[in-house]
Amino acid sequence: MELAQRALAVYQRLLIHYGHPQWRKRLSPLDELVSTILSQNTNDTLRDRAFEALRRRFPTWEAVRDADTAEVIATIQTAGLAHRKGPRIQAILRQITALRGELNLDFLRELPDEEAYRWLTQFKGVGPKTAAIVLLFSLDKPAFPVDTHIYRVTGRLGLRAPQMNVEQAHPHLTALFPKETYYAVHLNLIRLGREICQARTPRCSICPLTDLCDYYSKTQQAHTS
DNA sequence: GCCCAGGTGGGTA
DNA sequence: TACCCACATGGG
Repeated sequence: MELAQRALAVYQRLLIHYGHPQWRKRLSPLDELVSTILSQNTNDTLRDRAFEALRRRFPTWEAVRDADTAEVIATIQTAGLAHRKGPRIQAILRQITALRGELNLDFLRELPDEEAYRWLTQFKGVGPKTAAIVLLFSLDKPAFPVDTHIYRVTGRLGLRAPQMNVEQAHPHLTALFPKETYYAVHLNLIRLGREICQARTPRCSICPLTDLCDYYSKTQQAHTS
């Protein structure tokens, strides 16, 4: 099967199995950026806990920017990696202020997609995944965030070459899926990765996509024996 | 107590 | 430039 056809088949089969994902609660681009940085290398529960703690402790992003760094770190501690995330968030808030004169990222909506992506990834702590999340979920821009679930699952489904690394997978998958499918594919692939296609405990017996899965076909003997 | 989740950037070959 | 690893927490 041609790659683009395969991608479309995955999209459609996920829709049949999971349906159209609910739209996530919309955040402002700046809220989404901070929230996504907090989410790096942790789960949604811990991210939300840290984000709410930050909002409770500081009335505005200006207050976070100007706060004592130790206090910011202590506030977001539950998210993990707080000694990195805290200073990086503050540095980003300071840089945005310096570049824009205010703490507001709504202007990114008016930039060409590529330019908005480059603008976000100029900051230390904002990689391809974080930038793509802000673009897709807050700015309605066509970006395809590749997290470890998506990286793993797309490998197994033969949607990318096995040796392709995450940096390469990002533009590859972005080009592979039609823009209008990004939102649903992203959320449904993550759901598949979380619920079924785990790295160490693949539950292939209940996976709805085993007929498209390279991993399954390679290990079928092990699965059926 | 141990295993696991899960992005980014800096260091090293 | 391509890999390897530090970074830290909390839930099961």
